[in-house]
Amino acid sequence: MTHHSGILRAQLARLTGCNLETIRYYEKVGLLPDPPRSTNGYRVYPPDLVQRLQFIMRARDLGFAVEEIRSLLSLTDAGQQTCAEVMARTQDHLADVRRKMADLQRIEATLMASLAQCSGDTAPDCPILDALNCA
Amino acid sequence: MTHHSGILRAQLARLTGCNLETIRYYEKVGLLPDPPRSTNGYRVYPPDLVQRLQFIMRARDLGFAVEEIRSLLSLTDAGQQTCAEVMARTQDHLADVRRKMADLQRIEATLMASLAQCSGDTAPDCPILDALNCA
DNA sequence: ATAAGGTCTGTAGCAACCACAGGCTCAAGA
DNA sequence: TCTTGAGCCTGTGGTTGCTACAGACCTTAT
Repeated sequence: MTHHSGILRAQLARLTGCNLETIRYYEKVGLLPDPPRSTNGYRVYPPDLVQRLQFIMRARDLGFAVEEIRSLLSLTDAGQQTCAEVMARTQDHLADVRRKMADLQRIEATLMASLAQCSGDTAPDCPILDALNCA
Repeated sequence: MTHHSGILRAQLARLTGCNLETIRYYEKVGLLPDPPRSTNGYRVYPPDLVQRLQFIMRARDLGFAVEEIRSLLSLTDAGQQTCAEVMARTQDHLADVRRKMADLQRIEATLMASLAQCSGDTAPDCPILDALNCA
């Protein structure tokens, strides 16, 4: 059966690298549309869903929440989005990423300073332990 | 009642900014010790738990899993490790911090590149969305 | 004909919380 | 003294973003 040039779920998963069950999950939460079914009930996706799923996966990889992605997709789906709206969301997200990076840099400095003070011998007292409590 | 210089759960929450119920959760998963109780059953925390809880919160905010934080805290709690053991685990955590930073830097670069292309006006076409669609 | 593999559904699990319900305790005001 | 309101207790269920079954179909090949 050719499914009229559509692809099945496992094929969509293979083409995108997405987990099989995750596709069903994205359908359930409305990121992917309910696909047409073949006579046996199998999902038959139009091939351009590969693009949409890859968009979703990239956005997730960049740390966008599902709700944020739904918002982005609704803009494109409706064809109503403005560049300013998308920019604002991206800037919010960028600020969050930078705050996390600054925190990590502070922790990195603390861990490095602790290591520099550490004798590395078999003494039971270690300056790292004190530093961790005040990091 | 003075609780013998201890603080109650809501006070600990207020002093740290931690959610009230989250404190109970951290106790359940072993990040915070089972505190002594007053005669009425209320948790009475020694004031130095503020430091410990703040450490936990910072580590969580930086993306450390609860299990990793338990490992960090066990260094201080056990008092049994040698300086060399502490050093080794600290180096592991430092490597983990640097990996997380690298991830965030990659994300930051992608978000910045997207924003740089974005006009920010009311145009219906947005290069950020194009980038996500074609990255 | 039967075995192997694909697909379907619902459900249950995971981390790391957050938010109740229903009940007890306690301090202060009328 | 009674009452009211706040605070604390426990257990349980919801959330997000998946992932992994179980059990029942369907399809294909041998």
